[in-house]
Amino acid sequence: MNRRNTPTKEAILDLLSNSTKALSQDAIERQINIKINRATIYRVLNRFCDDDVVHKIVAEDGKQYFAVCKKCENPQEVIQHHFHFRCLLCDTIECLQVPVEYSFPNGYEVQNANCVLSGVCNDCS
Amino acid sequence: MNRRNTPTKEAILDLLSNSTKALSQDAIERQINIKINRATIYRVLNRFCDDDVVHKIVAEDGKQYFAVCKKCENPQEVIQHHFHFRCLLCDTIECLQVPVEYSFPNGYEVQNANCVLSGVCNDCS
DNA sequence: TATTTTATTGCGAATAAGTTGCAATAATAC
DNA sequence: GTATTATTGCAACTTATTCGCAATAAAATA
Repeated sequence: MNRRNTPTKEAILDLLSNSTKALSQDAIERQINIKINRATIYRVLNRFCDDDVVHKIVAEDGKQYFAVCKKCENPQEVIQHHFHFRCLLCDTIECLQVPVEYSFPNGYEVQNANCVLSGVCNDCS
Repeated sequence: MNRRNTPTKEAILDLLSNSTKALSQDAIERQINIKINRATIYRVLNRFCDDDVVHKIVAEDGKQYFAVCKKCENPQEVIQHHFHFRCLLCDTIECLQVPVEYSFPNGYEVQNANCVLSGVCNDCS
């Protein structure tokens, strides 16, 4: 299962890298300047997730959003579990540099976090 | 839009109240001992949410889960934004009495929180 | 460079969760 | 007991995501 470089893959990664927001499949399809099939976009994104190039957030709307992993760009700032913010006005989702912190009862082994706060974002307030 | 008491409504609230887990529509349909239409279950649950009787959690699987609001039972312990835990082994979601805490940059107005941590729960570890 | 291998893509169809319109039913008010 | 209208069941619809399969095209190999 060696990965191959394709225009599709590059275009999607480029778009995500230059976006300040997490993007959904349909946002990517809308914003990208080449024609890519819906199923392909999902497959590319899921591969990115497998390779830890991007991470997936599921919002309250039940949709998947994708954003590049900052920790991959700069391994030193390991912001593994951070909050996401969903603005109800401009309907965007962004990664915040705010770590998710908690103290859990014993016996719980946390492997992943999907934390989305929603309200009005910086730009809209 | 005055609410009416129906067997359906009572049965669903009973089930949720006696469950230690948050339940999805299909879990409710499976666990309940009367036959209720899928659309009806959703409508009842959404009404409960409107009335702050239950709250909705959306997990990484994109599905909606519902749990009774503890704050409604006991208004003194206002656990408004708490963590939820999704066990990947027994595939359940539960409310934890752990508050979601964060310090956000100025300009963000948080209205709601949907925070689900996942891994292995107390029972399964 | 030509050929082979197989990862990737596009297409269409399938799946699954959730919602909606509408007519029938049944709580509640009168 | 009757009228009002919230609630329900049914079927159809929408939307997000996945899957099978054949065609395409990177990358490896000769």
